[in-house]
Amino acid sequence: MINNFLDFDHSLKKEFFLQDTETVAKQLLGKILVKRFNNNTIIAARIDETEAYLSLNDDASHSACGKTRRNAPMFASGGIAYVYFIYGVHFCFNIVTEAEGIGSAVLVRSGKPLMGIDEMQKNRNSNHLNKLCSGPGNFAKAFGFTTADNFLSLCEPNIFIYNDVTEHIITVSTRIGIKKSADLPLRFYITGSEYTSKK
DNA sequence: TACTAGATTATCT
DNA sequence: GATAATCTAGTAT
Repeated sequence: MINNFLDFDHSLKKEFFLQDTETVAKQLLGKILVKRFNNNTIIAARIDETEAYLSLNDDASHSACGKTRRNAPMFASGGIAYVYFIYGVHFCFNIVTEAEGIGSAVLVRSGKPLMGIDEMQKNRNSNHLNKLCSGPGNFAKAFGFTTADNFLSLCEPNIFIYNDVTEHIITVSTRIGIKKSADLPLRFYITGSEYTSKK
């Protein structure tokens, strides 16, 4: 019953991503990210944890100091990918929100592997199911996201987000791993999820 | 189980 | 030249 998530007709459309960033961050929980590779391999995971990065009054956001080459995708129109490299080791996958010129995005922090688990295990070099997509660096690695995916539209048949309508109880907390604006309640996760990066 | 250090590089100042 | 929206392995308890 939940396995119809490959149906592109029920994916989130561009308008969804143009909404307020906090709204998008919350609504993305429980939705299913589907990526189809050239060799027809499909990877899919339920989004269990997100963080919102705003354009205003948010010093932790990459967009806080204005547009640069690195954060340019955040200033484009919503519904595309923003991937950045951090700590010399990790990629982090974000979904750009709101209208062109705003500068906001949602960081996808963790998810529940649903499909293409073999492929994820290969990408991650790990067999621990609960941790395959747990943490932004791991999530991006499991899906094979790199900076080459910047500006990639997330409303395409080979990469989209299925609009699963299952209701989830959401917990709100402060964001992780930041120093500036660390007190803002902009992290959201599915209450009780086994797949989030921290409990 | 809990904490610490080290990895390693694109980007911006 | 310093910094960073992290992860992991290793050591200590």
